[in-house]
Amino acid sequence: MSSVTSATAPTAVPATRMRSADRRELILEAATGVFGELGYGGATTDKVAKAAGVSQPYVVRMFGTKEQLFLEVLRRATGRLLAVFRAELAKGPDSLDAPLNHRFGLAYVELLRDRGILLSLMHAFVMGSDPVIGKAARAGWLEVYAFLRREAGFAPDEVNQFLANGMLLNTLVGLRMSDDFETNVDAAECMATALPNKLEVLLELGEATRA
Amino acid sequence: MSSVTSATAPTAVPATRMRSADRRELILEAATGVFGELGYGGATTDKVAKAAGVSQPYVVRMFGTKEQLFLEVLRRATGRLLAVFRAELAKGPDSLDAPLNHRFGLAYVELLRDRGILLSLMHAFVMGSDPVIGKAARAGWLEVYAFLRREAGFAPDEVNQFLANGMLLNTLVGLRMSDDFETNVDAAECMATALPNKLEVLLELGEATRA
DNA sequence: GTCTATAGGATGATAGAC
DNA sequence: GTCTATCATCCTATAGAC
Repeated sequence: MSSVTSATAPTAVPATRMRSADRRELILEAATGVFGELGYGGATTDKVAKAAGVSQPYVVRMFGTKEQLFLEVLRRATGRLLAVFRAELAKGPDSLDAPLNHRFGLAYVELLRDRGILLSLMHAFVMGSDPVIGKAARAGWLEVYAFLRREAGFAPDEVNQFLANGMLLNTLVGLRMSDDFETNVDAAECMATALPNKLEVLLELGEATRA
Repeated sequence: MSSVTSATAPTAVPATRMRSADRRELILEAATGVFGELGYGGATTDKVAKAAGVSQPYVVRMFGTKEQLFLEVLRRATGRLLAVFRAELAKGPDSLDAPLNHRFGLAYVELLRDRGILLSLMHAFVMGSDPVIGKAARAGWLEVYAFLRREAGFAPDEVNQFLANGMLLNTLVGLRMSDDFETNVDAAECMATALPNKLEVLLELGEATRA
């Protein structure tokens, strides 16, 4: 959420009066961080507002309700995820020395830099029983599934393997397991096994958080 | 949460006056369902109380704070999980025709009958940044990890594989993906792939919920 | 486009009766 | 051991000024 404070306006507009689309993105970014950290129930529109540097009623005014704000965050997160995968796919097809699932895995870990995105997704993924959010969460999941299956051409087993690994990574990030990395052998082994040659990125994230 | 209503007192004690330990377990069971469904932030002590059939102040009185109640739920859930694994382990060692990880997988899916347990765990797993709950969640995770690694004798890769699959299962359950099972080919394929020969159990769960 | 003020409704926790 | 009554806080959402 540190990335939110004192944001420079994308256009030459006075700080207090910004183009709607820009403020919108600014608030969505802040909301992603807040929802990711506190979950839907724990987050408040006021915390989002403070993180974005605007007033609480303005957040509500712009998105209607807290629920709709979360739905936007969810859509944006899914979009980002798919965009990263599509960008990777555009770099070239599957190959033996650089298999797609491995490339996607690295891209996925890169996405963890904005921890809020994947954590917001995770929170949504455990809310299946909510009639509105649950429905949207399933739709998002299936969108990713369809992409991997057809656009990327994964076989069912490959998708399954890939998603399982992804959920484990998300969980490790959600747990802030890197906090125990130096003090617990199991924590270290657990992370090292789950993140072969991607560990640096995650540890770096941990450092950034502590700083 | 249907299992909570009109619970028979384990001992011959008038319904309004129960032994403390029994009420405690009753409330913990109810709380597990509520926290699992709504998350920590979304759950309220009042909803827990209503699900357990007691008054809201009584819940607070018995557990001190909402946070401590959740910590108890978390401990209980971890305990249940480990108990199920230990019971399976006690049935015999690893063997070629019935490998331990497969037996554990089935036991895990059985545990999903009490969906609240794994969903409460999942909610805790995404709260790593909370100083109190996050710490407890990591401890629980590492307890399971240590069990698999040493008591069950899994290699690091095996643990990793097993946990990844477990997290995928939890996510599918959290999403209530079975709700889309009949109407979406991808949802069906996704679940069928993640749950080879365990699908019936999950669908049964879905039915039970809808009924 | 953005804010201040505030209504209206939960929610966590305490006090104290039975 | 369990409840009723209640306080103080917090939270979403609205109204309306600038």
